[in-house]
Amino acid sequence: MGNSIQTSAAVSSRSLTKGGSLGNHKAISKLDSEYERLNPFQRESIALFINASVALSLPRSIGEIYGLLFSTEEPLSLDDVVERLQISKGSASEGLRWLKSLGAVNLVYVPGVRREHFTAETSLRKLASGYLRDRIDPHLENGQERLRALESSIGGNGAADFQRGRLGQVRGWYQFISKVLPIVKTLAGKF
Amino acid sequence: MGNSIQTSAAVSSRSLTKGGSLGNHKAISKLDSEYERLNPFQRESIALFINASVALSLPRSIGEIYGLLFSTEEPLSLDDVVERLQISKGSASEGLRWLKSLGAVNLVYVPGVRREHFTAETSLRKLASGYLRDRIDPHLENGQERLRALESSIGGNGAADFQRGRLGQVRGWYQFISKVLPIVKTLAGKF
DNA sequence: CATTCTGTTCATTTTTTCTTGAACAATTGG
DNA sequence: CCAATTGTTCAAGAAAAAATGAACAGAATG
Repeated sequence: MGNSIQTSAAVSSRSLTKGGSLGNHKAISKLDSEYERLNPFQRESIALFINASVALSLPRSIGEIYGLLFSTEEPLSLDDVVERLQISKGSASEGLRWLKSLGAVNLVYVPGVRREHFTAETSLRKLASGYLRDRIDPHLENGQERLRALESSIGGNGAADFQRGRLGQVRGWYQFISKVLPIVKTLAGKF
Repeated sequence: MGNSIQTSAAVSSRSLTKGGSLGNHKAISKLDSEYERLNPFQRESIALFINASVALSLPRSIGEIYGLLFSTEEPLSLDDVVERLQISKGSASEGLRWLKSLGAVNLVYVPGVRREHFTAETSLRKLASGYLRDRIDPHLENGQERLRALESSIGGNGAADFQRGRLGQVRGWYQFISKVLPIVKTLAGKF
């Protein structure tokens, strides 16, 4: 293994054996050149969004890509991402696709340039609603089906009363969620 | 990144290497005996909580254990859990520990019995606040540190204005979270 | 104490998830 | 059309996460 996330200096884990001090620019080895490719703000941003990715149990590459775009003013192309983060084209493509589908990334036309370019979407409302739509709602729908299955599994035995009580509780939880999510979305619109 | 959810019948798919001693069954095939061990309500509950576990990116064994306790009226011991779910003692122990620390499980004294017994805690307030405390708050604290690091990484170059703007956005997001979480906790208390 | 009964720990194995990179498909421009 | 450029897909490999089970430690019992 040897990948670590914890220190704020560790940005791109891959083969950063040690000596990750910020601003050390004597830069001869390839490792150091990877380091030079990004400015301190970008490195910190990437670290921050990797942290967020972990918190949300997303692949770290998602956090890396979003963090890079977030901290970079100019629109970046897929190959820019590949170069600067030193990740594979496949990862970058998948990651960008995921971010696109969520709505966390904006396509930018750069006139006269064929290649697609991206910037980070920073509207909390869009980010939150995209996340909820893609990552939460499917599970909720699935849960509703299971809720029905649960209901019809209640037996005629002596435990039926207990089971009906439990069913009621689960129903309450779903109500709670369907009450809370809209509130979250609304509030997200105000930030 | 493909999400797939198991069918509601698939509760515990592990193959059974050793037969549990449990001599009170008519002992058909091992799979059938596993099936017999749980009533339909329990099986559906477990499926439902496995689904929830996946949604929250928790180990499925957590969902299995909680689902079993949730759907069973009597307090169960660790060995009961091991037997009924056909999981290892290690998993059951770790899973119960996790659920205990979250507050999702209650210790029940059964007088005259040495072994610990557990029931499911079903108060949404307790479940939600335990989850937030154990799984979310640590990341938030970590994020605050990173936020400070981000601030001090802003350079004196031409991008500083852009970077300050971004920093402000991230600050806003944290504000959002610190506003929303208490609301969620409060609402959870009403269900 | 020695013994039994419990629950925990952790090295190992198994399973799942993520990344890679090369082949492929699609699009543009010449 | 053809060649060059760009983006996607997916099998294979690498890494991370989870489950297993035997060894261990602690507590109650006799």
